[in-house]
Amino acid sequence: MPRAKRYWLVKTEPESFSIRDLAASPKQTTCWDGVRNYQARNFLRDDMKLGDEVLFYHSNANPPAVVGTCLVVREAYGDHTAWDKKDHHYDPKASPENPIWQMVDLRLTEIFPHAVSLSELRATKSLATMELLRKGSRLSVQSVRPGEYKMVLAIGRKA
DNA sequence: GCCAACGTTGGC
DNA sequence: GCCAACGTTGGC
Repeated sequence: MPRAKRYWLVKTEPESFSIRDLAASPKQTTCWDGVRNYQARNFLRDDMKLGDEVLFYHSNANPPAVVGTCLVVREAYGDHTAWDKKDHHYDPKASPENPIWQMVDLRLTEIFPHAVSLSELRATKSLATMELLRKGSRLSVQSVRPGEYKMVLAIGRKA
């Protein structure tokens, strides 16, 4: 019995990596590097599996919004940016033998015709319990309930 | 193990 | 740019 598909949300600042950048990447796929929070790392390492579906969220954007979806196409492996001294996310404690930080590969599924803004998410009753909407929520990798995922998808696909 | 200081996130 | 909310660090 295969494990049930899970749903996620990842945050990125479009100034550093936007969904357009993902669309322009080889095979529209990217390694999701730079996560430096243990709770988010644990999701990447332990729970994100091949075929899981992911909401793509632009933070620090105008407006902040879920702008599309992607798919987990490679499960967790060591985040090489952690032992790259020149990288902004360099961590002196990490090495290829002890990566500490993990990443997955994500492939673009769709860019929404209608970006679902944060205020729109807040205005949707059935999304009231989304982690993203919790006060002070800062996790850059979050779990999303199947019903929440489907609702965001439905709003984003409306022209 | 406590907790103050500090750094980061991210909406506004 | 402001600032609230968090996470991490390090002295004790």
